[in-house]
Amino acid sequence: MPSNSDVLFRMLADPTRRSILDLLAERGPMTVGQLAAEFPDLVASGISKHLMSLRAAGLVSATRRGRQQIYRLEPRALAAGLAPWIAKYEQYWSAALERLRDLAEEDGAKEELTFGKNLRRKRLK
Amino acid sequence: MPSNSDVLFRMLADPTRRSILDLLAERGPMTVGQLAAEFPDLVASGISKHLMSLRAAGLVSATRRGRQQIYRLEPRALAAGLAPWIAKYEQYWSAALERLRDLAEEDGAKEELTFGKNLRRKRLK
DNA sequence: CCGATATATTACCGTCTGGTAATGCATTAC
DNA sequence: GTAATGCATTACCAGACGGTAATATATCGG
Repeated sequence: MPSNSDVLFRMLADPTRRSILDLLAERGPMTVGQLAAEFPDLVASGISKHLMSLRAAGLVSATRRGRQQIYRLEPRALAAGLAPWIAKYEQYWSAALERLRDLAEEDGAKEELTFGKNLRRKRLK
Repeated sequence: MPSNSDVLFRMLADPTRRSILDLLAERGPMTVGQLAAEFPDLVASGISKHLMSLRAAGLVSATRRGRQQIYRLEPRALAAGLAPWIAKYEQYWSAALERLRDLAEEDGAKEELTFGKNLRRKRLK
């Protein structure tokens, strides 16, 4: 019986699927065709399969419009699945997040760091 | 050419490897035998192989003492590898982390939440 | 030195996985 | 209606992966 975390991490294991999630996060909902266009090396049907498994994992959801299928990120699933794990390693993230904060402050941003609210990421490419 | 993130996420994809990291994080450095004892269903040599790949990925390091090999978590690698990715989804983590904060406050802990510093995890199993 | 212990290494195997190609099925355009 | 489009589904394949078993190597206890 694969646990909740298991499917989540297995989804994130594939770079193509991570890229798909990235695209949906950056650009908002996209059709299969739009997404497939971002992966010239892959066949469209492959992207469709990835989207199906992501949908099965609850990380994305889809709504039809005509013959297009519009996929969107399901952020709550991502956060809900990873947050406990992230919290477990809380003490170790702090160092890395401090460095992010420092980078932000070098840019003149003076906000107090509360992760998820004021954290700015700049010059991190 | 597998990117840095690729190896990291592939390491995290396997539940046994995640458990190993968890154990090292909770209990500190452990020998192969101690770790293997935590996985009754697996053969010790399998654990050794996992540790070798984790070591190759830089997530753990090892020092010999006699015939024992003591493995310890290499938290900087974990944090350095994941922090950029986590930051990318920053806005989505916030909601989940707020809920963690709420749980902590229900327990009477009044600390201000600054991720990585005061965040307490309780009753999260 | 000898046997036992601790880990690493190698060989090998079934299974899972990511990928393509081909086909099917709606839906839109003409 | 017919053709074309957009996506899903199926079948199939090569390679990677997790695991075991067997063997090797080094270290410790006596």
